[in-house]
Amino acid sequence: MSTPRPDLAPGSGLSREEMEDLQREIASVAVFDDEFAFDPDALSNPLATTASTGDPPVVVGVDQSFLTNEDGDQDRALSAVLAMRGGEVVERVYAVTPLEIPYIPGLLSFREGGPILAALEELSVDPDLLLFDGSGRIHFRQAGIATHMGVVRDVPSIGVAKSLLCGTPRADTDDLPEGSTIAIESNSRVDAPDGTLVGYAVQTRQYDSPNQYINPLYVSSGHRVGPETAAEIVLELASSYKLPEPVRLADQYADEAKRELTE
DNA sequence: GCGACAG
DNA sequence: ATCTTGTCGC
Repeated sequence: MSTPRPDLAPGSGLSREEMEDLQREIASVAVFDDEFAFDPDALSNPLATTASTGDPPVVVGVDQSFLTNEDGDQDRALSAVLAMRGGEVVERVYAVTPLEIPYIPGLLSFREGGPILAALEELSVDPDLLLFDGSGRIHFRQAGIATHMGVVRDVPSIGVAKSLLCGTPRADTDDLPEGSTIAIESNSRVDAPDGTLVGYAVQTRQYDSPNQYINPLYVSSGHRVGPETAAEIVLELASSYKLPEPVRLADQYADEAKRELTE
């Protein structure tokens, strides 16, 4: 049985090497297998129940937008979290915090993790599952933002990225049929034995006939969710649009909240 | 040195 | 991520 690890939260004054060491530690305690009590096939079912509360499980989508300074510099991150239960939005909150470091591939959680944890603190409902815009195990040190946040809070989490950070698809991922998945395995850029299954390319939506293609999503385990289950959950939650509904709506809310503060 | 690089 | 209206195609 695992436990929250606030001691592994992204710090601000860390050197690059210290951040990478922390990621290796996070990966070592992360659980890349199913370890949760709800029914993954009924996340949008109003009648589903969770072992703990008796209500449908709470799925939370997380996304960020950025606020610019009077000089034109991005100086603050706005993290929006949106909670759904039984297919309905039950709560949405956001937090704004100063940006500490620039965007560096592989170190995303040290830029956006602080504001995300702050926003999650504002939530009154208890999340059963966290969905992130970004990678989980598909990461150089197997500790993308979904893994980092999932481990710190000890909540099951999934990474949903729109492009591939590292790893190699086991087959062509062009023009996949809707509902299909292609395994992503580790390559030399991933700190894992070559060929390790780290995630799936997931085609949630696709056009029927024309010469127009939709790219797949790259789904990976964050914490306490296995790769196959993660792919299944994303397919189930993305019945109307490419992105799973909690993430799509959090994305929308992050922009909406930004306008309120800007205009 | 060269290439790769979530948001 | 972000700057952003109209517009091509089903």
